[in-house]
Amino acid sequence: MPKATVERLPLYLQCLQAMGDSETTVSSDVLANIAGVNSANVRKDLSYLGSHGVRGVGYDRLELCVQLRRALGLTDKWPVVIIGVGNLGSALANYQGFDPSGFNVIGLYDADPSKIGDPVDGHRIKSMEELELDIKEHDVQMAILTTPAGAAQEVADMLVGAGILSILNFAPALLKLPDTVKCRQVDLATELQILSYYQATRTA
Amino acid sequence: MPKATVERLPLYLQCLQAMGDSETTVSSDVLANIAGVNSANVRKDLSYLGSHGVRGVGYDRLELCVQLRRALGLTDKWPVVIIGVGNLGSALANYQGFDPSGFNVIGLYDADPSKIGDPVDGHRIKSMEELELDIKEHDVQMAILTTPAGAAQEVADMLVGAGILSILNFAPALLKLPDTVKCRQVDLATELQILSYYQATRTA
DNA sequence: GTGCGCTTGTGAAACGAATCACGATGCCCA
DNA sequence: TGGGCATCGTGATTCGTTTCACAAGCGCAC
Ligand SMILES: NC(=O)c1ccc[n+]([C@@H]2O[C@H](COP(=O)([O-])OP(=O)(O)OC[C@H]3O[C@@H](n4cnc5c(N)ncnc54)[C@H](O)[C@@H]3O)[C@@H](O)[C@H]2O)c1
Ligand SMILES: NC(=O)c1ccc[n+]([C@@H]2O[C@H](COP(=O)([O-])OP(=O)(O)OC[C@H]3O[C@@H](n4cnc5c(N)ncnc54)[C@H](O)[C@@H]3O)[C@@H](O)[C@H]2O)c1
Repeated sequence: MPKATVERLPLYLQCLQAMGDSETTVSSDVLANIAGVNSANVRKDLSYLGSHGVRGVGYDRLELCVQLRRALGLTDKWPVVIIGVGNLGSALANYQGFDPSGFNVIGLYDADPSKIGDPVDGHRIKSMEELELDIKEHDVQMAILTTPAGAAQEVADMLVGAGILSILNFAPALLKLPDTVKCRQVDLATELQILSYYQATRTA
Repeated sequence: MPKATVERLPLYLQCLQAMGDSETTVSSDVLANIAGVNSANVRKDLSYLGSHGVRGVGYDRLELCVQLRRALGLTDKWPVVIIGVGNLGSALANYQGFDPSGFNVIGLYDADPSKIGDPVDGHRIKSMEELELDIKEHDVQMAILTTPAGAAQEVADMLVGAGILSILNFAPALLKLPDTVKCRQVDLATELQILSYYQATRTA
């Protein structure tokens, strides 16, 4: 499946979930308008799911949700760990959107001894030693990294060693990882700077 | 300048800043390796800056930083506002990475009357009425949106009315905006779901 | 100075993705 | 039962981006 398609599937899922239960069926045209893409693009994307739209009618909304979830590997909840429980890490820990999206935060970890044991959203912050054990015990494959940039590589190496295969990295640091490990970077500064470019060229 | 290039410029800037002051010059090859892209791609990107690499030597690191900053419109600090000071909004407010990246948080705003006046990182949370005034007074063009998804559209409309032209939206909601307004979406669930796809197809 | 090695800048080619355009097909209603 | 309408699925096309490949240029060493 093309990379570009994969990156749109969550968008479609979000759109379908956001529209009321009133609609039992959606056309590619309607979905395209909501999602802000071209309708032929939607149809081509959905065709990769081996989906079964009905000509003249559209797609069955609920069935499509199921297919999207299956394609995205969201049939079971993925256990995830959060490393670095500072400002951002605690915000994520408190976030209520994980479960409905298909994820389950099983633990929060920090290197700062003074934080260990502190309660955050029903969890207690654990040590980095426990992290390694928990990953192996629960067969965790996904990690969210919210340590300072300086510690990110070191922590990432440890995560990879422990068996993590997917990392969502919020630290503004480029991780060197084996290519068996998939990483996505979320960078606030980058996003703002891109906006800044368009803002600046607009007035120029 | 191609969209794809614009989205890489902040990356180059980050790489150049991260490498020590020891290197006075960088070749496209070195930068490409650090940034994880093809070196021809780097050269083509930088050529849009009207840049002046020196054949046989490379690019002057500091000069290149200056050029990147200028291209991105980062010569002055942009004033930005944060709307919705909950878990995520407060984390962002406490973030120390804005200033070095070229941005200046001038105010935090929330609709919840019980929060107004609360101190967060040297600011006091202000009301939505003040938001509109502040935007006009300080000629603010960029806003960070961290309200619940349900309130996002309504708040966005208000921001647009007040003169905001760029929105960084953390709420999992697709905003309908006039095409004079640029928006970038940061969606945690989407990112995790993309990782989930690759995780799932790996084992399948 | 002359030559050699390194690195840029860029046309050309390859690739991937978005869009177009339309035949095929199922549904609904007369 | 058949005709019209809406919509899908998809080949063909266009577009944007990445990569290749190499001539041109600069600096340094001798
Ligand atoms: N706060 C934000 O809004 C924001 C926004 C964008 C990016 N970021 C990035 O996210 C990361 C976290 O930001 P923050 O504001 O939460 O910082 P923070 O300093 O509040 O939190 C970092 C946490 O990581 C822990 N830590 C440090 N070294 C560690 C290690 N080796 N192993 C495990 N834990 C370790 C610290 O004890 C601390 O609790 C930073 O890289 C920052 O640049 C933050
Ligand atoms: N917390 C996270 O880690 C996280 C991660 C990803 C996405 N998000 C998204 O970011 C947004 C904020 O998340 P959060 O966890 O901080 O939520 P939160 O409930 O803690 O904070 C939301 C804040 O917005 C304020 N608010 C509500 N309606 C408003 C309005 N009309 N105008 C102005 N302010 C208003 C609330 O008073 C509250 O302070 C949500 O959309 C959430 O889905 C959060």
